[in-house]
Amino acid sequence: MHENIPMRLTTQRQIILEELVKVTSHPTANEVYDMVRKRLPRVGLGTVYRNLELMAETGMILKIEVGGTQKRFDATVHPHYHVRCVECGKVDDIKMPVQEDINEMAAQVSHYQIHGHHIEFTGICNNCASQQREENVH
Amino acid sequence: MHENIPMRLTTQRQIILEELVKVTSHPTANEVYDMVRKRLPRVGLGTVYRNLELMAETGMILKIEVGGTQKRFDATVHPHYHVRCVECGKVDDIKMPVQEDINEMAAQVSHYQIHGHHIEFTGICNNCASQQREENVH
DNA sequence: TTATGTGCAAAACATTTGCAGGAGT
DNA sequence: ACTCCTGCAAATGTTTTGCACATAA
Repeated sequence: MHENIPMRLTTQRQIILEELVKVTSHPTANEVYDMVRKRLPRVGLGTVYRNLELMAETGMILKIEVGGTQKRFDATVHPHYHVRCVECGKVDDIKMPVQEDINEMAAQVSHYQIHGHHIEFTGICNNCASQQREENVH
Repeated sequence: MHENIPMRLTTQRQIILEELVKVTSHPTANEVYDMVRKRLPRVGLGTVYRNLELMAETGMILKIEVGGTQKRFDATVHPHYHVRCVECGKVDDIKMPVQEDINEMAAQVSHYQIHGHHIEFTGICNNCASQQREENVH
């Protein structure tokens, strides 16, 4: 599908990947930019966007396109699912077995070549749940 | 949770809903705007955004937050899944049974109050698949 | 050396918002 | 009448892009 264009190992790319591996959150491009900037103050936001996109294409990292306004990135590349807090937007991993069989089901009922799937759960995280409890105690 | 603020039945809202019911595609806000504008040329884009958001909150329509850059809207409100073509961005329904049980599984392995889930399949649609076949015949 | 990558800034998109005037109940 | 809603335009937020210079291979 894609030609194998060699990807140069630049300082920027190394640091972007290193910073992404460090965290278990699922940072947005802008959050990655902030992390990288602490070590490489003159890095450009465009560079971060370009490289996150590139690394996602080659499969080095995962691009998570879920609800909310921004895309998020994840150094954990093996297939897994996510929960998003509808209050604060935080995204966490859901450690449950990947439903291997549903791709076939989808292929049978659609006219698509199915590549894969992603499940996004929505709910309220611990933090936001306890804040709401406080608010209810007027 | 939400107060029951009565929602006025304005011409704009009627037409937005009518246009959305007409189509089986999953139009973006801008596409809805174009549809509505043919009948109501002076409608504002902000009005369309505001009302789609509002109608999604009250459950009249469904807001689909999937991959791609824009949110999409759907007059079919009962729970169902979607496929998105990674080439052209088209979104279609997947008519397969909703996995009722996985919310509980997710609740058990996370610290979230799980509200629901959505499955997005990715793949290549009919159109894009045949175009690719043509391109390979140099 | 030379194609690829970077920083910077501007452009392109997508969405939200403030406000004065308009319309539904 | 009295809110709530709308059109308009400006503001905001996110992502992409053009270009001259820098750098990895």
